[in-house]
Amino acid sequence: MLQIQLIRENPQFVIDRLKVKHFDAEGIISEISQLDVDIRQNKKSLDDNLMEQKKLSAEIGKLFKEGKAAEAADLKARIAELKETEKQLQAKVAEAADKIQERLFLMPNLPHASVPEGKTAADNEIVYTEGDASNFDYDAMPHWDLVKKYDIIDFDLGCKITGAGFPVYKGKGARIQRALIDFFLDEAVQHGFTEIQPPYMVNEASAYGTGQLPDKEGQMYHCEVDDFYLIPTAEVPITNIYRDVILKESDFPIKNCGYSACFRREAGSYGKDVRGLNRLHQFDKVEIVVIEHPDRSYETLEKMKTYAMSLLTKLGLPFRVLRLCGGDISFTSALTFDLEVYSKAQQRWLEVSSVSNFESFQANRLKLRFKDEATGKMRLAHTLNGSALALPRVLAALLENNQTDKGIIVPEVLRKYTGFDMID
RNA sequence: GGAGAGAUGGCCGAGUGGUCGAAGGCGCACGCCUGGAAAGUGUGUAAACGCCGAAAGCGUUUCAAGGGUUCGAAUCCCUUUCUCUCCGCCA
Repeated sequence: MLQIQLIRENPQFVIDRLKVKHFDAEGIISEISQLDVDIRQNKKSLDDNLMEQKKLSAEIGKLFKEGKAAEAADLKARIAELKETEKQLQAKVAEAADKIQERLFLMPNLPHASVPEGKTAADNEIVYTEGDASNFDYDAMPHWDLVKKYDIIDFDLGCKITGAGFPVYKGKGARIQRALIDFFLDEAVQHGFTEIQPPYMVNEASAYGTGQLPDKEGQMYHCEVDDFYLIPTAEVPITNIYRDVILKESDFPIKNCGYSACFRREAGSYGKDVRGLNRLHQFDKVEIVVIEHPDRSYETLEKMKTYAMSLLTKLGLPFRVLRLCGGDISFTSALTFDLEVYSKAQQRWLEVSSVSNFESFQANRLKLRFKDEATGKMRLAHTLNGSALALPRVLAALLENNQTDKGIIVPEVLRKYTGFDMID
């Protein structure tokens, strides 16, 4: 959520920046400005009204003590009048505040200056490419066939037990999955991240805190009896650790990581993109979440991106890094880098990580602040997060790219976790 | 799920209708004391919003949340949430 002060002080800047995200803010901002003026006027009147009431009350108190109860009657009558006006003012203020809130929720985060212009994924800027992204010169098998051949992931069985998008990992499939989780977590811990095991369900307040609610309600599984939501990413519980928290400057940076299963309804998605492991309702991911001082958040974003890249390098997978354009970047993000691995059998790039700086957008909703030592004032912290990494597509690329006549070669770095070097 | 107790500032803890934003303590910050430290001592110690160019200052709100009684509520009533204890169930 954007800060109202920013809109109040520099509306044109907000309008201009949001054009990059193809969001026309002009109308909404003029509404907010008008409501903002209203609310302040009414607030002032309300405050004055309340002050008057308090004064009169104090006088009544005095009179009662002096035993002059009769004289208090006049004052009571005046208070009754004030209360009438108060009611009206309260209603006006509350209504304006609600409307402002509604509108602020509709406004996306401002994109960083480096976000390229563009409308679709095709306009994303490729900032880095690594590894051999050429295709096999023979008929390579896509992973959905490979997993059947080696009997390591069973999609049909998942359908039987639950439904589409809930695969069952078996034998070496389950083991390599666990190996990837361990590898990602160990690497993160070595890089100074604190490992967190978060709850997989969150309450409504947490879902609001990180912005899943109110706008993305349909994307989460909702447990209605208890009003809990299954997390779509570990970002939600891990970031919400810091909801309503006031930090000291010396606390920065706060670096957490965590593995979780992730649950996404992905309502309305269909077609070839979702085949096999490409898109699931339940999948595994290791997430990194950083809370940082506003002055250093972009340095930190760079480090997080580099860190995520190092994982793909170690796994020996060809990949590229994209700087997302204004049209493709998420609602909440100011700057996002996507990491995509190349899947040689599918002959396409698959997104395995998204590393973003949300600046103060999430922190504003979370009320995550710190005391600025120089000024003594409260400021919003910056939040960042990234996948490091999401497993299914990494596994898909790994299976496809490492296939040989004799089996699938397990990357060197995973062997100490799997205990085998070949899936055959 | 049943029965009971409770929720106060960074923490502990007092406060059952009238200058209570809230005693006292701890912690923290700054000063004095000291060669330095400890001890001692003094002062200060929340946030949101608004008025003001800024600061100072002032005003309003906030004692789990929401509603009610009252001229006036941390204090009384109702609802909700959460925590604790005992019982039941249970990996």
